[in-house]
Amino acid sequence: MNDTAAPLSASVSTPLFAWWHANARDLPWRFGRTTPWGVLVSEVMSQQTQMSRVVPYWEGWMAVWPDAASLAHASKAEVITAWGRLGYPRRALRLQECARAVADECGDELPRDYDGLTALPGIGDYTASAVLSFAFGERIAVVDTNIRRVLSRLFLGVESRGGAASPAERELANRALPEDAARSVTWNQAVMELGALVCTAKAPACDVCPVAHRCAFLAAGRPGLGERRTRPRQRFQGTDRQVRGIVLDALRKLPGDVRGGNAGAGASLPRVQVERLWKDRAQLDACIASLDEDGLIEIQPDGSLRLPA
DNA sequence: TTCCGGGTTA
DNA sequence: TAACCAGGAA
Repeated sequence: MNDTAAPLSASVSTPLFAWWHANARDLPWRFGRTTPWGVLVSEVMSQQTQMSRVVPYWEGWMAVWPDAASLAHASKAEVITAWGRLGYPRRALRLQECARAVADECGDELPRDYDGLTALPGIGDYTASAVLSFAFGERIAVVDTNIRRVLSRLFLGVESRGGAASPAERELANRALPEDAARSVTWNQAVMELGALVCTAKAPACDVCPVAHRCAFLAAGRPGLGERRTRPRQRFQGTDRQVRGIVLDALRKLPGDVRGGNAGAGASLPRVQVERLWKDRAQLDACIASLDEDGLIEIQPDGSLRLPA
């Protein structure tokens, strides 16, 4: 390890930072306008989800539950309903489990260290790194799909592969990270933003890229651009994921809790109506069972379904 | 490795 | 049509 070697970012940080300051999207959780908890909520909502879809959900969510303590006291039904059609609703339950852990065990303040963050439900390597960098200003390499793609193209001249991040990709991210903590935060954000807006997966806009003149991928003739980098996905139509979504959406649309003597218990969907949601009875019942196992629904003794209290 | 939503884009 | 998306967990 050569301590005197300049990080890889040195050759491109000036034009990249200028681009960032001129083109960064004005997202509501950026530029110090929210709390670390608000940053965490934005990161969880953004997992496998485009930012443009996240913004309205984040604003509504934070207006109702601005901190971990308030979210900890919500009912599951409220949380699942507020998650709406963002997708992967297990993220909503994990976020609330996380809120309860933070409120009960951490004095309603997020841990400021990697191990403490990754120990929380729903927080893995990416989200922990992002919170440390973006909310706390710590110097840590963030490795997400955008950063993997940009660093691989820019410095190695090849496409990154699908699947989990490799140790080599983490090493590259660490070698690229500026030494100065404040600059490392800008670097993470700028590289990620470049990947989202310019250096996109299918159609990178190299003609407007601020670091095109230093890009190994462009110099090499953009090898492999457009080739399939991930394993063929299962089709969505007819999958368990679609069926689960249909069932959950039906429960979300039920009349809300009347706040009577049955606290937290909303209306339920009768079995007869449940069976109309999907033709394949076996698949429907399997999906209902898996939703129940995930804690996303409750199965009543009479076979009707409802969102959990 | 596979499962977990649902919307957008080329 | 199908890849892709600020991933996490088993």
